Amino acid sequence: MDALSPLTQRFILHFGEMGSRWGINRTVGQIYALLYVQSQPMNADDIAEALSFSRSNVSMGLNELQAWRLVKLLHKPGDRREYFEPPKDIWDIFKALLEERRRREIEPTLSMLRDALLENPASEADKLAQERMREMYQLIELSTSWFDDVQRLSPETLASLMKMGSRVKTVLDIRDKFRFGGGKPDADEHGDNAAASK
Amino acid sequence: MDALSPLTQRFILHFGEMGSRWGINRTVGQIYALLYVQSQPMNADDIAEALSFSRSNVSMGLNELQAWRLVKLLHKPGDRREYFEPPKDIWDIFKALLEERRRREIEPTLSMLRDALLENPASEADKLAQERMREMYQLIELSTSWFDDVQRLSPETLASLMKMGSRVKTVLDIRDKFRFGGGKPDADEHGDNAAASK
DNA sequence: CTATAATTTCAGTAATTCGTGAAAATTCAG
DNA sequence: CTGAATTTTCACGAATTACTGAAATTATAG
Repeated sequence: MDALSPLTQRFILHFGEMGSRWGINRTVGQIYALLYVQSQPMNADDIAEALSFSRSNVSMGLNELQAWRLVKLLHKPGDRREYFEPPKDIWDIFKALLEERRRREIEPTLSMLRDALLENPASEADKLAQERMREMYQLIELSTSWFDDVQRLSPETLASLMKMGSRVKTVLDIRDKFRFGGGKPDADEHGDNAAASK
Repeated sequence: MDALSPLTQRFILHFGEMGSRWGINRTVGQIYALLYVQSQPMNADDIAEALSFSRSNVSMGLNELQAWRLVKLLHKPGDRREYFEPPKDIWDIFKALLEERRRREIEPTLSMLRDALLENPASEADKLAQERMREMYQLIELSTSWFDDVQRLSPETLASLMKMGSRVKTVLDIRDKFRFGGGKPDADEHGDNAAASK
């Protein structure tokens, strides 16, 4: 296999570092960066050689990437080895990441909060604590429903959007008719600098 | 200091675990969960006792939380010790988190990608690699500008939104240039200035 | 300025996470 | 079936990260 160009190397090293800031470890980050940038399926031996990792380390890394649904497994005719590639469309990668983080981090937290909120507060302090937990629960629910909406956009929409360099604007569509009857709260409330936090 | 109720304990333990999935370590996660749920400022000794951490560990944890801008430092009259509290509004916590992750993770990545994209591709493979990097760059730019918009919403808007349990809808607002109208042949827009949206 | 309360630093150690090679398991061509 | 190719598992040492107590530093009351 060809040696990696300096350009590619820097990219890979960067994602190694970054990966370790996230839950993903350095090795896995580098493997994925390599797959991403090569834009052609690779097998485990290629990867091990390109990155100077042990074969078994690569195997474990690839399994983790599969658990994250970040790589697809495929075969070449007449070759018994397994080849891996990331989704072609980076938007799909992004979605897979969100989805998986949600499953692993958000859902357990929501479930814990739900349980806690069902409980009978044993004291005044518990009552307050539950109040705080409720706020958190609501915020998380809100933002995940946001992500759901984003996820539903078609890749093409997103792709053309990106190509055009369009600006994206988020708008609050408040279902309530009587509360703000006087006009739409169009999202342009810049710099109102509300130091009045509650 | 009062012993922690089981309710609070479970909350704290959960965020300890979760914290360690993120960059934040278990200790810091627990400290923050405690501060969040107590809804009253605490000093380092209180925290150390409540969580059975060493005083120095708490000190380091609080410093990290300050670096993340997740706690505010305050003093009580006639008391020399430092007290800490999280922002009252959980939306402010959320924003601080996004902002800081952006500063620590997104910005360095964008900067690395910008550098890589400026380079002269030394080979066909490098050309392809740059193409992939460009896609990534554009997706990151797109999503961060999204977050910028969200961040600009006033806390009240958000608060009422959450209270009402409203649906949030994202809308793509395509810049008013006609696709074929401009003088440019509709090429790369994200050159470099776009990142200046600090 | 001094005494002391409060906080931070840091070296050492404990705990955790990572990466490897050897061995086991699996797959499949013949 | 057999045996070679390929992948996975896993125990262990290496590397990293977390936590502590003691000492150093900083801040302030008197």
